[in-house]
Amino acid sequence: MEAGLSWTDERVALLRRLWEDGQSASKIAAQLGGVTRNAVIGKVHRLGLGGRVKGAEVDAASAVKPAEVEKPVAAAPIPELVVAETHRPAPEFPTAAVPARPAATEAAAIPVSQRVTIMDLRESMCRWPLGDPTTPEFRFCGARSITGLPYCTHHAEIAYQPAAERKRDRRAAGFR
DNA sequence: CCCTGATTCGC
DNA sequence: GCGAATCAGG
Repeated sequence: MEAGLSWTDERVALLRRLWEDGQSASKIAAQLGGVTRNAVIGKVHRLGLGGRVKGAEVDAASAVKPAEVEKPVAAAPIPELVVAETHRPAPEFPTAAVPARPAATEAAAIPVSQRVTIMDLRESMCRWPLGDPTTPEFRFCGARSITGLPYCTHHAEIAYQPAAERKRDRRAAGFR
């Protein structure tokens, strides 16, 4: 059921943000999903955006040369927003059906109150996905992430379950 | 050949 | 309004 996708307020807002951030049309299209870069560019123009003068490369020769050249300003404030990553390192996708864990532990550790949409997600925030990505209700954890990692302490523990458990399993299995 | 945005035009 | 096809530059 992915029929209802179109230029909703949210999608337009995201489009604006990414475009003004200097993201290319193809990148934006990939993040939005369900649209091609042509669609993105078309929309950008219809929105009156597109006024993104770079080096005045295209038809500068045959057109009027701008006296002032504006720089994209944003060096790299937002390094490749998420989305793609939410599907990558994902150990297990915590949709509505969350792994059966002690409710007490979950409730105490998950900072549910600060969930954010992709719009407000920043580099320093936990990218742990909450809910179904195909719905408008989709959110990210949003808690302060561990420096260098995409998740907060709690979700990092769930995401990266290294040697500890293996070791335990090996023992339990009577391994050597 | 890969990418970029810009424009046109049938729907 | 939308976006595929096309154009044109890097």
